[in-house]
This record gives sequence, C-alpha cells and structure tokens, in this order.
Amino acid sequence: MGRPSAPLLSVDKIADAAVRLIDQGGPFTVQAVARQLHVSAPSLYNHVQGRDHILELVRARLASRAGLAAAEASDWEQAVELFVRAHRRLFAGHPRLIPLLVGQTIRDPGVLQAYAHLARVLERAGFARDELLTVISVLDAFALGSALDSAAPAEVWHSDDEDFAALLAETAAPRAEAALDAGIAILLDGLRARLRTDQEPISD
Amino acid sequence: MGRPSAPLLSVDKIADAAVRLIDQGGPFTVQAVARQLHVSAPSLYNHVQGRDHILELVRARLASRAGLAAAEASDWEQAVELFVRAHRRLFAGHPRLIPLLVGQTIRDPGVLQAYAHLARVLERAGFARDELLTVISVLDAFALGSALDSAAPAEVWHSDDEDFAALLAETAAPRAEAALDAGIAILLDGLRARLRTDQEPISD
DNA sequence: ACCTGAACACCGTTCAAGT
DNA sequence: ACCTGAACACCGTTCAAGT
Repeated sequence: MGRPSAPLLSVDKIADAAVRLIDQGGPFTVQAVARQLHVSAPSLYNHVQGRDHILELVRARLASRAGLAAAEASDWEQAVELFVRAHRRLFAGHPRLIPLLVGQTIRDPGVLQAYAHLARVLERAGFARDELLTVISVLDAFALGSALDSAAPAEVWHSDDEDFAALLAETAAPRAEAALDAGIAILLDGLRARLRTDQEPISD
Repeated sequence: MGRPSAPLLSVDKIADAAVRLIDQGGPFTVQAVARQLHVSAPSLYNHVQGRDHILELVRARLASRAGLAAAEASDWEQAVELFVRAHRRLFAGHPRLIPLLVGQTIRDPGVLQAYAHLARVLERAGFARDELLTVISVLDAFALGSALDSAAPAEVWHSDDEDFAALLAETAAPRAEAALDAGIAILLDGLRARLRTDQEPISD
C-alpha cells in the first residue's frame, strides 16, 4: 500500500503483459492484465487511459515488431507485398488479437504512417485516387483474414456439412504459408490489371 | 408477473430487436435487447441460449435477407461476384455488426451452406483444393472490409497526417459503390490468373 | 410454458486514502 | 507520483417464485 519507492508499472510493461495475456487465450480484461503484473486493476490507470488505450498500445507494439512501418519499397508491387506480409506477421502469432482490434479506430501514428505511405506509393504508381482506400482495404482485409484462417480455421467455421468439414480439416497450418503466397499473387495480378485500366482508360 | 396468456417473445422477435438495436448504435447487451422488447433480460433465456446465440441468429437472418444462400450461379465468376455482393449487402446497412461477428464461429447451417457451395463451385472450376479456403477468405474479408470502409471510413482510421486525412475525407459513400465494382474486378482478374496457373502447371 | 425480481460473479472506471 | 481498497454502475446468466 502507498507509493512504491520504484514504480512497479510502465506503459511498456502494460503493453507486454497485454500481449502475453492475449496469446494465453483467456478473456481480455483490465483485471487480468493487472493480475499478470501482480498489481491491482486501478493501478493501471496511472499509466494508461483504459482498456481501449491498452489495445491501441498492443497494436503499435506488434506493428513495429512486425516491421509494418519499415515497408519502404522501391516499386508498388514490392510495397504491397511487404505491407501484406508485415500485416500478416503482425496477426499471425496473435490470432486472438483480431476480434479485439477489428472495429477499433486506428489512432497510433506509426501504424497510420504505414497506411499513408502505401497510399502515396500506389497513387504515384498510377492508381486512381478514389480507389486507393479500396485497394488498401482489400490488402488489409486479406492479411487479416488469412492470418485468422491460418491460425484457427476451426474457430471461424464450424460445419456439419461433410465435404466442407473435410476441407476445413485438410487445410492445415503448414499449407497456409503456400496459401498466403497464392493469395498475394492473386492480389498482385488483379491489381496489375486494374492499373492498366486506370492508366489507359480510353485505349480502345 | 407470471406467465402471460399469449407469449410476449419469440426467436424471431428477439432477432429483429437485436438488429434494430445494432443499427441504432448503442452497446449491444442482452439487457438492451430486452428493453427494446419491453421485457426483463432473463425472459430472453426462455427462447434463446444467450448473447452469442442472439448474434448468430442475427447473422442468419441478415444472410437470408441479403440472399447469401441464393447465390446459385452457373459459372464460378458469377458465383464469386454474387457471393461478394450478398456479403457486402449483408453488412453494408449494419456496419456496427462487423466487430460483433468477427471472431465468432459461424454455426448457422444456412450461412455455412453458402460457403460450402462456393467452395464446390470453385473446385469444379479447377482451383486447387488447398487454395479454396484462402480464396474464400479473401472474398469474405474483402466484402467485410469494403462494407466497413464504405459505411464509416472515419471509424477505421483516424489520422493527423494531412494527405491521408484528405484521402479519407474525400472517399465518400457514393464513390464506395464504384470502389466495390473495382475491387471485384481486381479479385476476378487475380483469380483468373491463378486459375490459369492451377490448370496448366507445367505449361512451359 | 413463460415471465419476473433477486441474486451471483463478474466487468471498466473513479476516487479518497495512503506513502 | 503511484499504488491500494472500496465503491459505482454496469455486465451475462441462473434460479426460485409466480401464473
């Protein structure tokens, strides 16, 4: 009781504990984070603004670890690939994070910079300005979806249909890597075709 | 107090009230659903197994309304387009539903049938079996992402970056429809390219 | 069979009290 | 400045009591 001589907590420690907790699998509560740190729940509020803030810290932390911002590529195709792979790395080890972050507004400047950078690269490459957000959403959603599926397809679909259940069982984690490559190829092919249309709109 | 002469509730009434509540915007709680129906919260448990069950009912209800299961198409390209558009319709009017359903296992037989059907169509078209789930995930994620963005891009990204903020402001709802078409075109082009590779793997 | 109020074990968050 | 315990207004869910 009372103030400790050296602080027990810090923003970094809280973020780390939150990541650990999420990976462990239990429900994500402020109280559980506090328990990880052997501290009472209200203590966290000296360093952090609340539950949502903790999740935003986790996003920032994992994004920098996954090298999301470092995606400085020369050409747009490489930029797309790096963006997707970084995003996928971000979530791949932490599938339980996805439902926690979907629907939460992204506020972390570092993460937003990565999005803004990709938007600029795509625009410079010749993509129509009002398509940029769609393209980014597709990439974003794809990385997220494939991370979720590769980690736990059974958690997404629960089928009694024999054929579909077999398909689910069959698609195991090792194959998911190849599936990611295939998915990226699909997206890049599609985007290349799109770019041609954007650049030569009246070519015939 | 006591049992009413005619039942006040039904599974359908609960599902409808839940949809209304979600669209209204407040937090989704069992108590709030009960309030919509002028009934106490425990009453719902006579018809429904709990909060998650209610959400699954909502998914089923909106899926059938959006015509997800009706996506019986002749060729795979049409099947893909119908699937994406139905999915997008499902969420487009109810963006607040997305964070509630992501991360929840899909159990509704009708919805699962739509996925299984699409898987079969794609397999028959020549897609590699271990890619089917990836392809479906991409489509799924795309429909979801585009519905979320078109409804409320400001809820997804909150940027102080001038350029990016401008891009967000600029991408208004009316354009989102065109963006959906573009996105579908991107996906179909990419998938066509993929299909060629799958079918002629040793062509050179 | 179907609704109610009371109760239980939780939440996230606030705040006065302590050092 | 930083941690604590008590307190507040909520949750989802269970259950005996009522008709």
